[in-house]
Amino acid sequence: MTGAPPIERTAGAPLFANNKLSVLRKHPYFADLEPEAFDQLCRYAKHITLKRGTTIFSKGDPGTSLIAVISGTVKISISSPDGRNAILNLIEAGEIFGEIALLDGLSRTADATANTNCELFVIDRREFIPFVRSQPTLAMKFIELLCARLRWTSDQVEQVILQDLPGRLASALLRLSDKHKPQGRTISITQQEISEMVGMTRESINKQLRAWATRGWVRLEHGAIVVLKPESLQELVDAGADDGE
Amino acid sequence: MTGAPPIERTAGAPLFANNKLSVLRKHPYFADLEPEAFDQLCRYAKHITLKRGTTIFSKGDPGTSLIAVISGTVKISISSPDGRNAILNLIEAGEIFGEIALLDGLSRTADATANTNCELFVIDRREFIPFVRSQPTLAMKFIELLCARLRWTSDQVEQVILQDLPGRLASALLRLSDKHKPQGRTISITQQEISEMVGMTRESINKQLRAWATRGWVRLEHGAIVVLKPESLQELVDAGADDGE
DNA sequence: AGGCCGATGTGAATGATTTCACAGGCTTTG
DNA sequence: CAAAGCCTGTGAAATCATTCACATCGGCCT
Repeated sequence: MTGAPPIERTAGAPLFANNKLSVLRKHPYFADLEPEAFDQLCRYAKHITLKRGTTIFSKGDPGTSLIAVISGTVKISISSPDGRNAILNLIEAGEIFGEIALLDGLSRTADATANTNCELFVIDRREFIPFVRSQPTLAMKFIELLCARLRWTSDQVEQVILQDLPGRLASALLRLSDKHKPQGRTISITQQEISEMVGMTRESINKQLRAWATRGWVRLEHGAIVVLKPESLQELVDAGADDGE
Repeated sequence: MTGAPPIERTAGAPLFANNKLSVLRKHPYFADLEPEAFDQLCRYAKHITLKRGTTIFSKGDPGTSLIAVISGTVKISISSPDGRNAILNLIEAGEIFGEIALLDGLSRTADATANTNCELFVIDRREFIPFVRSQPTLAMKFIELLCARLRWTSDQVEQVILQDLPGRLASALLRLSDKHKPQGRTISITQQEISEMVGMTRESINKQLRAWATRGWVRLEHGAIVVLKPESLQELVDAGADDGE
């Protein structure tokens, strides 16, 4: 953890009773874990809150913790020496991140910053690993989590290498609207952020979005994008390079 | 498995005695596994040999097996509808692949084809998962493997999004020469293959390599590349966009 | 040896994205 | 409410990589 001032802290005793934890409990990764195991897990946790923009950790830091998001969203990104930077993932309430460094004990592979004000639970590595070893169910859960991450990341590689701008943008929108399904088809994200997820400039993204907006495929709002015709976007992705004209 | 004719097969009895397996035994993933666990693992395996070019599985296939390479190399790749294709990884003797679909039971995320004539061990999912559950050491091994894959893949995303052609090529060369360290600094790979790993055209790759060759940073051979000045390439990667002129 | 085929090497033209330079528009905050 | 700051929208010029069209080279097979 770098430059992450713990503002609030709940140590020790009645963690498992904390209703904040219900957000986690509901999440697929923890849902079918035995209650005792879950409680045990919470004993290793400390609770912190962060203001938007705070750095949680940086690429290369020794990674000794797993972090669960209780509220807010966390941005996982990387940046190059010449100022460009790329968003790898946005972690939302109920999800966890930082598991790679926790599990293999090596350094962090990316930067994490609070993208909004956040409440987090931080679980330390020290006693965690032996615990995972002793809980086959938990270990299998982590295996599933890692597999899911790998699928997400491979997908990203695939999109970035194989697709052109329209294709990449389309599949990014589809993936995001998929993730936010419960909120309808509105994706709360700035064009700047999307551009960094897709690896193209904001200007290019804007022009493409605008073109789709005139065609009625999407609606642009301030700080949000509404996907109106996912089918059309999907076609674009499937068809390969082709603007859909 | 699609279109993978099992030419040879060793079922049942004396697998653990098979000296073919020593290739696997030596590999980090299996090295410190208890001998009994390793033998057990081998009982689930069948042995096959394939000719160069054979498809092992395709993206989207139901994935029910983990595959270990005894000899030869396997290409993990994806392709887009319009004919472009990208190489995600080259799996060599002693390594394993296909673990994602094995572990989460979902479909394959990429295509696998025999890049040379190959001998493989195929381990089926059916009885494998309960086995992993019962072997915490093995589970932890898989967690480590998945973490390593995730680091590799994230790295790829990072390179592709943040670096320009020279930077991407340089880091690909460094990663490859790292992997092949024992063989010296010679990387056996065609320029076509590298271009597909990096996501740029063969021509562009060729021109860049040639430029570096005149500077003495690399030497080009037929079907191989020798890295002469890894430091210079590394600088290029660290410095961000800049041809190193 | 002759012939093929896959791997390399190159230049010129084309095309897609980025850069750069602004102009409004919303929102937040003192 | 006014200013500041992030978000959005847009055009023209510049840049980088692709495409296309060949020529060469090296091995391998017969």
